[in-house]
Amino acid sequence: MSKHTTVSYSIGELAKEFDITTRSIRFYEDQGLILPTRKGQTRIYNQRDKVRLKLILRGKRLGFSLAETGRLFELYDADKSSATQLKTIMDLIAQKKNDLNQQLEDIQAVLIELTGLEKNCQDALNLIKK
Amino acid sequence: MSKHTTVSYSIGELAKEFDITTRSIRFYEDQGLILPTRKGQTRIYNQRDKVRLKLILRGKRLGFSLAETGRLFELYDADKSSATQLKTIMDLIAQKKNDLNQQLEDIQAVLIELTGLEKNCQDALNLIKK
DNA sequence: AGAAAAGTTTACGTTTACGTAAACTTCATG
DNA sequence: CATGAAGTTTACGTAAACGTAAACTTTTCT
Repeated sequence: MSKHTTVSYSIGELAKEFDITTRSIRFYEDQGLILPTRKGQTRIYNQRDKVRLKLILRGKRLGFSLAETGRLFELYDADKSSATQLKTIMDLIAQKKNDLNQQLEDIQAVLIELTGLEKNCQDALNLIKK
Repeated sequence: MSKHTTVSYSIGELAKEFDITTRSIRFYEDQGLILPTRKGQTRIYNQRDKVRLKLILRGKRLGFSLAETGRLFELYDADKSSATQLKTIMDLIAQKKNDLNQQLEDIQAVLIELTGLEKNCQDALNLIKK
């Protein structure tokens, strides 16, 4: 059995590591996305909290709102004993996957355009320098 | 030579087609992203405006701010006569491509996770129903 | 111990991307 | 021609995601 060596972090450490402010981290907690334990007043973050922080930031890069990311967290933690519950969850997952596939297409389209523009610029540059 | 059949649209038509409000379209104009001509007071949109609208909305889906999308438009319209100008533009393009590739990775990561979770749910469902 | 560093709460400020409303003009049409 | 639909400007409101600051309490270092 793995012993899950319980690592812990201070708010400052996490802030530095992810290059965000402590204010932001506390804000995520306010929004219910992270639930650090306390040692007196001081917040103590564990591995799970750190992973969540990482997911929050990735979500942000994808344009997810904090509420959306929160819902995704709920999906992971959700009770998987009811069939109707499960169907609901799977519907949500399917929806998210749909959205993400649309985003994938969008990104690929923009990448293609930018590559075209880049080439265009390169050509213009070559003409000038010749 | 192609005659470029000059099509034009009203603000209402575009709003309906893209399923956004007229308020939004006027806002994009405020931000300098679209420049419809006027017939009296009334805004007249042409093909180029329509394309831009499409790009604006795609940008939004990707989490671009209007300002960012505006900068991309500038890249397309930019003066390509100065070599230093061109280099600056190409740097910006490279940067954007970098960001987008990061997003691509993020999306693929989330898609993989969601697919895993989906399977997980499907398994749980099968256990219940059997 | 005394000062600096790190953490805490509370609260107001800021930006982006519109929503909503008021008050008015223009245009089509029955 | 009036009336209803569509368009216009101006302006204030709003939600999300923090930033910034004040004022205080630990913790940590020397």
